[in-house]
Amino acid sequence: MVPAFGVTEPRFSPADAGRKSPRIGRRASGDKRERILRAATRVFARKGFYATRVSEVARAAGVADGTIYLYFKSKEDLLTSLFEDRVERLLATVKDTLARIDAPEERLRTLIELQLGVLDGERDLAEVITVSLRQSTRLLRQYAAPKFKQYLETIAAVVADGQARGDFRAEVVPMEAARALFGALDGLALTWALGQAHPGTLRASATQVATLFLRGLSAR
Amino acid sequence: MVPAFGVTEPRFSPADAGRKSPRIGRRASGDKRERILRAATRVFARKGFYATRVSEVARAAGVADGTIYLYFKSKEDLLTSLFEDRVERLLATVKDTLARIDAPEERLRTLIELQLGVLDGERDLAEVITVSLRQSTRLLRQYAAPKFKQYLETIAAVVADGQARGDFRAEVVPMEAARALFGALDGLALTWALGQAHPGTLRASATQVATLFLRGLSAR
Amino acid sequence: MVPAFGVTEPRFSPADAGRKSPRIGRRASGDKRERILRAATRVFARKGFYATRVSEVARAAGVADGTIYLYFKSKEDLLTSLFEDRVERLLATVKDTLARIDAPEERLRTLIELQLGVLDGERDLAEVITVSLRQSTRLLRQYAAPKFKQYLETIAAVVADGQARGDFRAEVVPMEAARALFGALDGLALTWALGQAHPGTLRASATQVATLFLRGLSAR
Amino acid sequence: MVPAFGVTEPRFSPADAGRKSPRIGRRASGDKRERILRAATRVFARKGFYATRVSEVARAAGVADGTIYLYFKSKEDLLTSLFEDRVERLLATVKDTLARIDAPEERLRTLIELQLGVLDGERDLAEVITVSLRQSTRLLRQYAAPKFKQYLETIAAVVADGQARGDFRAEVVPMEAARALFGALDGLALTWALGQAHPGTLRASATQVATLFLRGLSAR
DNA sequence: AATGAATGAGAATTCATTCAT
DNA sequence: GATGAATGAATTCTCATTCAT
Repeated sequence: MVPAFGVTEPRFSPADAGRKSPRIGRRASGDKRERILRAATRVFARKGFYATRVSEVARAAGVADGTIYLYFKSKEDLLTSLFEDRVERLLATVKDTLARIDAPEERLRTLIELQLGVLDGERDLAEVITVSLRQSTRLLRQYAAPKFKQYLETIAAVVADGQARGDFRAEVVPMEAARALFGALDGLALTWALGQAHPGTLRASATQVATLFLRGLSAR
Repeated sequence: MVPAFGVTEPRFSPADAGRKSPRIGRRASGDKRERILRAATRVFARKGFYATRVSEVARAAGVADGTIYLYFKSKEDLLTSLFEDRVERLLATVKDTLARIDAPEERLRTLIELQLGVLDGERDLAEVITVSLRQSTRLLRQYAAPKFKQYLETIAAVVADGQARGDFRAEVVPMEAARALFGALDGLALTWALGQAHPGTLRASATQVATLFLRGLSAR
Repeated sequence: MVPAFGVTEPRFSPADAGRKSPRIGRRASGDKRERILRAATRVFARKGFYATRVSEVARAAGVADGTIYLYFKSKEDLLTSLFEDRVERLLATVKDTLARIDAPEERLRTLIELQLGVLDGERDLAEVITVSLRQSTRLLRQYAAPKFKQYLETIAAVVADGQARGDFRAEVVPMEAARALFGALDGLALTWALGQAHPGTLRASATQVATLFLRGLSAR
Repeated sequence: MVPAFGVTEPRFSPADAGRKSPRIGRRASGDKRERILRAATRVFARKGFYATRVSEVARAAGVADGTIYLYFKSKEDLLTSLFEDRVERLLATVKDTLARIDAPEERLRTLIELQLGVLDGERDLAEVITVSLRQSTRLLRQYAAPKFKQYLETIAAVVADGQARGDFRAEVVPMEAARALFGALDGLALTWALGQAHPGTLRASATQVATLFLRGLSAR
């Protein structure tokens, strides 16, 4: 049961602590920030980060150009915020979920289903994560890379744990397996998003990869 | 023995068929075109496609800004040409090589070693392929996606062939496996390029992934 | 005995005639208008008219941005009002005071002491008058210039009167002397405000200039 | 014999050492920088620094908007360069000229004639110097103020020298006299530029002020 | 009256591309 | 072919002003 990802799933925003509205003191407009973020996801997914004009995001969000800047420092901050609000929350959820499962095999399977399942319901987000998020070299290197590294380490830890328990083959290098697995999931999401992206298809891939990987790792 | 990739290795361009120099009739200074392409690889790798100024490529190549336009139609054409000259040749080589091998298992192993081996020697190229190439949304969708699709189909065919021979498990969907495998290789290259990128490390990963995948696919 | 200038000194606004608050009917919170004007003086003095944001004046005055517009038509009106409330009152006071003095020499000396003495107590105002007031080209030409011209004519009249009485040298062109004197006073205020602006220093300069000028003008 | 100031007077640009064309390597275009500077003087004088659009300067100079940025870092750099190319050269000339004269009285007279004489021929420049140059608070404080201070010190030194020789009254504070004199000259230039600005009029004022000041200073 | 979120016109600046030399 | 000065379209962002609350 992969929970829906992002906005539609309040479970991902406990207390909404991460929210930042630099110059906004008061009320309501929290939804305006959200509206802009959703609009940005939509437009970035269609045209890519660089080809997207700030005014296009504004129009898509139904606000004035200047309003964007009440909630975000710059166009790039829009992308960074997308990362923080969406991706980081996903990564955190995955970590949390894994912590509640014991069997290494089950943990990997859950991870795979979670990552792909979440994106299956949100094609635009999938495209933004696999494509747009990498368009800002700065975001990629200074911001995203470290987060992903942590995530990879989480996966590697699961693999290592499986090895310690004798479930996974000892000769596998955990970090290599983690990088390969993450790449496989990312690649599936990318090709899915760039292609037809039929709902359900991506989630279905999860079972395939999971079986493939687990059989590859299995010590038995 | 993974052959070196690209320019220094004429073996990969048997016919040079893919080369296009829109407005250039004679190819007197083919080496200037090459110098520009190498400079572009270097600069794109460091700063990304969008953050790179045409004048920076010119400076790095030791030519005047205008000279770039004698060999390339536009800045984007520089990226496209990089794709054509480098990536396409790699893909073609892979296909050619696979054609000369019979055993499905061996073919997959070779493919993996080829793809990672080539990039291991050219960090800049690896970064350009895994990062910059995705920065131009147009290049990605209109140009690269179809080529990669072909490539994925080549891989899928190998898997299907293995299934037909009874070597690989029948329940695996060949195209899914191909997408996952490609993603895994791409992800390994990406994380390698963004990280320390020690020469030899990436090539070493090849064995790991190969074993992992083949065991996962194996019918025995 | 130079009286303090401006707000704190109601003596300078016998009729308050010059005050304009375009859209304000009642003047319930005249002190809010005053607070804004003082805040503007402070901020304009520090940053200059153009570099000052309306929101900065609002913050400094402790009111909301929009409140400024309840009391002033525009940002420029803030400057114009500053001119009207402060400078015009000074000019009027000077005129009034001069009218009560008979001896030309004494009148010039008083004028000098009044102009410099007033600013000595209000560094911010001195800076606004010598710097910010010139930043709005429109204010300078359409508004301030005519007023200053009147003021110069007042001074010139004193000089001419002195000549008629045989106190001042006949070959001096009154208007030239007036422009030079005014410039000298303005320059002293400017350099004082831009520099250390120690209280008392500017007032002390008054005696110097007065002596210098009067000796220069004297027919004896 | 006050030399003409600025462009038309090559005497002021010995070897043209101060010229800067950041990104320009070669040739001819030195005159383009000059053309832009003249255009800027014209437009700044009419509309003031802030009300002037970069595109207006470009149009007035007959170049494209972007061309401005080949020669100047920013709009403000245009103003700074105007200061450097025009005002600094004037100040330097004054200093040089004074150095060749012995009698304090004669030196002050020359200084006055030089400063006013130069501007008399260039109304736009006079307006830029007395108005626009003060519109950028940063230019005024960080850049111009120190230069003017030097200039004031030069004047003060002349006064002090005159006192040492017994020519000028001992009770005058040299720096105060310098500030007053400079202010007087500046004020004359300002009112002249803002008014009719008939050629010759400003220069004529020089004699008046000179006489006034010298008589005021004189020990005899 | 007061507020401050929202607006959107406007402006500086950048940089891919051109073309006279 | 090669150059690089010049171009000007295009875009982000700012900030004075408005107006619903």
